[in-house]
Amino acid sequence: MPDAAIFSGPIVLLTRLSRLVHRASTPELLGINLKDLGALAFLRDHARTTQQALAEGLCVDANYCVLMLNDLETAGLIERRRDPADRRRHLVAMTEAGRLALERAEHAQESIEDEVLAGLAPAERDTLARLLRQALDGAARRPPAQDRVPH
Amino acid sequence: MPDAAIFSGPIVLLTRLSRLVHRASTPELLGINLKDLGALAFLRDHARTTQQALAEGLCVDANYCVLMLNDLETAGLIERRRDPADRRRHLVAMTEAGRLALERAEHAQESIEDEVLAGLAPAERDTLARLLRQALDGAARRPPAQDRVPH
DNA sequence: CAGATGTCAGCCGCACTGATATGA
DNA sequence: CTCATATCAGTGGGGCTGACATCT
Repeated sequence: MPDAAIFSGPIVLLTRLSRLVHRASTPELLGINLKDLGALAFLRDHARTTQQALAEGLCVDANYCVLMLNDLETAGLIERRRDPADRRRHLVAMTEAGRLALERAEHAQESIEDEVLAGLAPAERDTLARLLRQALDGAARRPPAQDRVPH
Repeated sequence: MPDAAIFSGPIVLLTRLSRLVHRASTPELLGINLKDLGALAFLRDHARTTQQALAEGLCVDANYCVLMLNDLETAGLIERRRDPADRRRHLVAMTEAGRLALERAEHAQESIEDEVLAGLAPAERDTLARLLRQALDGAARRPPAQDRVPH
């Protein structure tokens, strides 16, 4: 039990809690990886996104996003279709299997939430989610390595 | 701009925001790694902890904690001293250099906070920090791979 | 002896950089 | 030609497992 005041700000605390979440979220429990759960959840909420929009929405590198989608497509959970309007683009969509996997994963995730957020009452969890959502919406979504002025 | 409702729960949102934080927190900005910042911040708030308590407090693997401390000790930011009461233990303490590095890193971190939490007003950031702290205090801090009942 | 604490080697999968292909 | 989009190889370091040493 901590007997000293904790002065750390939200960033440090967020990092710590994120570690707990990451450790508790095993594929054995969820059926899929945590990152895949995040991707599928985004796809449910934003149908027919391009890969770029997906990468930005998930806050991951665009190149890494390709690798994630490769795995998800191999597993049959998503599909990539060429955008007829702009044939450079791929439109990403969940498959029915993806919807099922997401549903099961989110159900399993509830127990993880109870474990990791045991200290928060339901109303507080809602507040937490609202604040996180608000932060994500308002964040300066600068790409990983902004082109810097060369010296 | 998202035109669809977002149903994702706090865990998924936390993971996303954590990615933003991780990407924005470069050693170039902070002077040290983000994980080292977290470790030093914990040491400031909990003086004379053992490595085990540190690992648990930081929500990292105990073995990995050793490697982190090796780097921090090589950099002269922390010290390990044998506990006279129990010579198996190491008591970890910040050095003066560690205190300085922490101070600078936390100052630099403020700009990152402004960037990542731009969508939140100061009072909301405080609420976020309070909720995160509360979650960390109340979390079922089960170690990474709890021994499971064999089938 | 068993149990606790810490150290280290080995390994794997995350996530970034850089180069390339294709289409607007 | 340029710019945007997506793909992939290579790489670096985060973080886990398992074996081991030391002390109680």
